[in-house]
Amino acid sequence: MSKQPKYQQVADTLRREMAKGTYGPGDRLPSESELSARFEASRNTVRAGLNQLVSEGLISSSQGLGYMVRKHEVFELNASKFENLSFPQVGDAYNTNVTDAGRRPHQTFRVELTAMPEYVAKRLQAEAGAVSVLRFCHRYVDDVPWSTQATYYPQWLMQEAPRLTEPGDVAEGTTRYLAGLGIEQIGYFDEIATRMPTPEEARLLEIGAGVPVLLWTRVGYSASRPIRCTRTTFRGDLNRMNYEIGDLSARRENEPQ
Amino acid sequence: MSKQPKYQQVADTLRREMAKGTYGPGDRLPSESELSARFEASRNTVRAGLNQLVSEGLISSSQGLGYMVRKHEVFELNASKFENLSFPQVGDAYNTNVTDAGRRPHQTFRVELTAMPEYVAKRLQAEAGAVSVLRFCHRYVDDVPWSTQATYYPQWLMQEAPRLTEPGDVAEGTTRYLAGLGIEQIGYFDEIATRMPTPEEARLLEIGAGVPVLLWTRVGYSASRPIRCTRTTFRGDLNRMNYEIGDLSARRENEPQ
DNA sequence: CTGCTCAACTTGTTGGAACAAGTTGATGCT
DNA sequence: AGCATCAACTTGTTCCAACAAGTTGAGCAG
Repeated sequence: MSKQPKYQQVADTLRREMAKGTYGPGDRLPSESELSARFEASRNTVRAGLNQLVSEGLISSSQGLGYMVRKHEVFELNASKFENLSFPQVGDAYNTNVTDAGRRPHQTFRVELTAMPEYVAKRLQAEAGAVSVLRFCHRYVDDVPWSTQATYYPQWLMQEAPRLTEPGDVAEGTTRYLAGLGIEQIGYFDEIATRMPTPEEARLLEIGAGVPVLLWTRVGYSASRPIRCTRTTFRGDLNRMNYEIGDLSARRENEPQ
Repeated sequence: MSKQPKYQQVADTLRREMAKGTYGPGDRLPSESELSARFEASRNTVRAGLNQLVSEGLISSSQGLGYMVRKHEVFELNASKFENLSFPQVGDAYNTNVTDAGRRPHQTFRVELTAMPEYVAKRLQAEAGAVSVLRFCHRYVDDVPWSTQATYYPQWLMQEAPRLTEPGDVAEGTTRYLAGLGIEQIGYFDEIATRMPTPEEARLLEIGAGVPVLLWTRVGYSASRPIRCTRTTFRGDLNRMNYEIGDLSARRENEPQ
């Protein structure tokens, strides 16, 4: 009859019910003891099933409150538009993006001088451990942690662009500030990866088990050399990245919304 | 002294040891009973700690064999080069990409007529449930499941490009075949997202708990309308996507390898 | 009515036990 | 040698029990 383990059946049944709408986003699931009675299984077995749904990112749990069906409204980031090469935007690209979507941005800043991690050094064509300017920020949308971003600038840039080391935001945006000094980024190389968060990342982004992070690494180049390396860590459940390639006039004509 | 739960300490300690190299990729961890003795904890507690590492994607387990430290050699896919707009490659883009990396590609094909899922219909500017040609393939690299890919073509294309409905591969590649018929894709819109796999995906890609999938949706456009919608599901631990934007001559001059 | 306490929920943590099932290597038979 | 068997490992599944800790609402004291 049923070759599958019982905790698996619990997970499958609940997953199906969530897909069908019996339990919608934000709803509370029955408690462990109720499920235990319903499935004629011990509390441990039910917990194993619920745990599986947690690692799939479908539900979350909190002590005293029970299990909730996760809701995920995704935020789309058009990476090929994010910093327009020909017409650098006024102000910070992130603020513009979020405000345009009708949501409230908020960010905290930190600047420090630090040795480059190996992967940054490789991308900035520098020695591993070379000194760099690190601008770190933690971003929120509607007070929900959204992403952390670390941008590394090579040491030679400190002389030409001293304001990079100033604490706090550069009002007109760092890209535009650098362009004003004749240091223009004319090309980007983007890498996108995904993995489960480290405990540190899980803490900063306030994500529980079962939600992967999206890693976006962008290296900006001038005509002769790399200018900066930005590593952004997104909550994978809340973000999606878009790229436009080639001629998309056919899309824009019929664009929804 | 130790406010953290014991299973957390087990996970943290083992994670630190893996980072330090005490246990390297491919190594076998001590058995549950050994760890139980070492940490003076019950088997249940040790299992809870190991489970956390599994959901982080750091280790995997198999019955009878024990726990192994996962190794991840990532495969990079340059999405802005993958199908060159100006010079369509001869043959299949995937085969070329994998062979160039010195690895052995293998794929299984399936073609069917089917109703479009909602998200495809929206992107192809068609009615939800409209008939479409679905070309589905399951791809392997060195016999390891790599990705599944589903490409939907709108119904109007069936008249102009009958070979799309033929079972089996189109030798010169579908993009090139369509271009030969005067149906040229001059623009792409890419969306990239991540989430935990559904049980179905976990089965097809042979990934256990703790490995997210990378979802790549590409819509190809002609001058007047969308031509196809391709949804690729990658194993997140083995794949990374790259995009090149703007002028990267400075990168190519100093490119490693 | 306000505010506090507390009982009654919830999940979190940890221990114990037993059997099922997959893997491997030693043992012994052909 | 080759092969089958089996004992001794491994993790997987399932139960039981107890207490810790977070949350909420009822009810009581002021």
